[in-house]
Amino acid sequence: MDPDGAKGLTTMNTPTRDIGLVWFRRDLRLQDNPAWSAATAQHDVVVALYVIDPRLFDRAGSFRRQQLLANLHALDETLAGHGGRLFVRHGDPVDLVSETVHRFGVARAYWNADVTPFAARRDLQVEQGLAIPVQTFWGSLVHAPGTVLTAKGTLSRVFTPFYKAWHRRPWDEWPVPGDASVSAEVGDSIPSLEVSGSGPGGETAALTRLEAFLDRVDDYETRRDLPAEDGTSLLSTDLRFGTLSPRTVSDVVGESTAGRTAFVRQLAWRDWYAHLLVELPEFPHHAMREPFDHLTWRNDPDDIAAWKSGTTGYPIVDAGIRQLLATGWMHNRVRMIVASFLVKDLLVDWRIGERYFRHLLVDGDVAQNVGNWQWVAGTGPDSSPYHRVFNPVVQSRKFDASGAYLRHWIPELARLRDDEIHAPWENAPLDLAMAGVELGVDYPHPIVEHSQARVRALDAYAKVRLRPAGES
DNA sequence: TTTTGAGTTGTTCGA
DNA sequence: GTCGAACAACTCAAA
Repeated sequence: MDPDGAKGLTTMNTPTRDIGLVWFRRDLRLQDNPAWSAATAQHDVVVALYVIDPRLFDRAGSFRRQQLLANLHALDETLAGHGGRLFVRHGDPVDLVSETVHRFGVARAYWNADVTPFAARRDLQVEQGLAIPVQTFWGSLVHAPGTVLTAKGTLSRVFTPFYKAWHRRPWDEWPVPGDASVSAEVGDSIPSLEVSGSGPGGETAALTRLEAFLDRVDDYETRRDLPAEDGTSLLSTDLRFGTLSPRTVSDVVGESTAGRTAFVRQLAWRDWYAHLLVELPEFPHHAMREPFDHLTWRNDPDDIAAWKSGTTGYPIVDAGIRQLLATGWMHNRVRMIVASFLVKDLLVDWRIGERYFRHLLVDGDVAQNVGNWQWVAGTGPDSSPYHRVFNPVVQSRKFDASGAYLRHWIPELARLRDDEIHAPWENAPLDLAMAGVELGVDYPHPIVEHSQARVRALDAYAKVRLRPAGES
């Protein structure tokens, strides 16, 4: 049944006209998917496997769980268009991939690699448990980790040199898909979707979203910072689940205008953070610049609770958290403001905020989330000046001048005027009363005073900077 | 080896 | 209201 595999003697170069297995993970599409292309080109029949791993599934927030299920249902439908089905299992991939290989008599397995230390460890265990060859690709990134290098052959710790090298480098060829038939056997069922919670799943819906972005991308540079508008790509979740290939996105968008170039540059950032995580498995746990691990965080439990619940008294911060809690997503500009507020104004360890975001975000992705949090905290790659502390009121006035975003997420402040709503405490009690707001009753007093908190943060950061080497 | 130049996303102050 | 400079020193890449 499985003569080659059983002996583990199949050589990589022998075409195997039999059964191949594609283990889907974060590449929930058939188009522009190198693992899928390779398998369909090299085998007569392909089994499409997805393993729902409770270690990951149960830890994800409800929006990400629902989006995953929507994507799985959609992938199953897409496969049905090829006369097949998605073969789903629940449990530990180390057991279930091997079990699936035996059940179907698979000759070779294919998957797209992932950058997290957890995934790398898991995949190694899975591969070691298989008696057949495995072929992996980097189908979730434009360039594979380790291929975008400085003149000295290292991964740049500064973005711009990375970007130049990333941009210069031609894409490695991905395999061309073949015409294998798809196994129609079903395994465990895919849990059904809850009524609310997720956008339409699957690659067809994702391509529709990409098309819609093309109508907005030329204004990307200016509108991307306005949280009340759809100025960003809104594609982060599709890139997270691989319902879109970053290469497809890059190709379709192109670089014919400034807005398009600015957006493709963001894809380079995405690759950069992923490459950094491969090289630095400690990235999620420690400051990339070591001295900042010795920062004296306050980590005040009341502050943390207020931040997590959107009750800090700073409308732009609370609006962002409420958007996150209500939708599983937060506008990028607001993510920076909200993160800066936690780390700088409240002096809370960036890892606490990072974990919270990662849990709740529908697009939650270890490499991207950690990279961006370390950037905001000033502990990460690239040396942005440490005294750069976002002023939540200035940011709010600048990027949500009309208060439209604030009113949507904080309706209790909706009747305040455009110029009043960004800092309720600055208004006379009479003006507040006329807008139906009593501070401390309808909406909280600010939990810190920003200008004082800013000085406090600068002091804490300065102490670390001046710390003599070796002192603990 | 040494030197040079640059570095996503900001704020505040004073002219 | 607008504008430029200061914030402070460091790390990294590349010449």
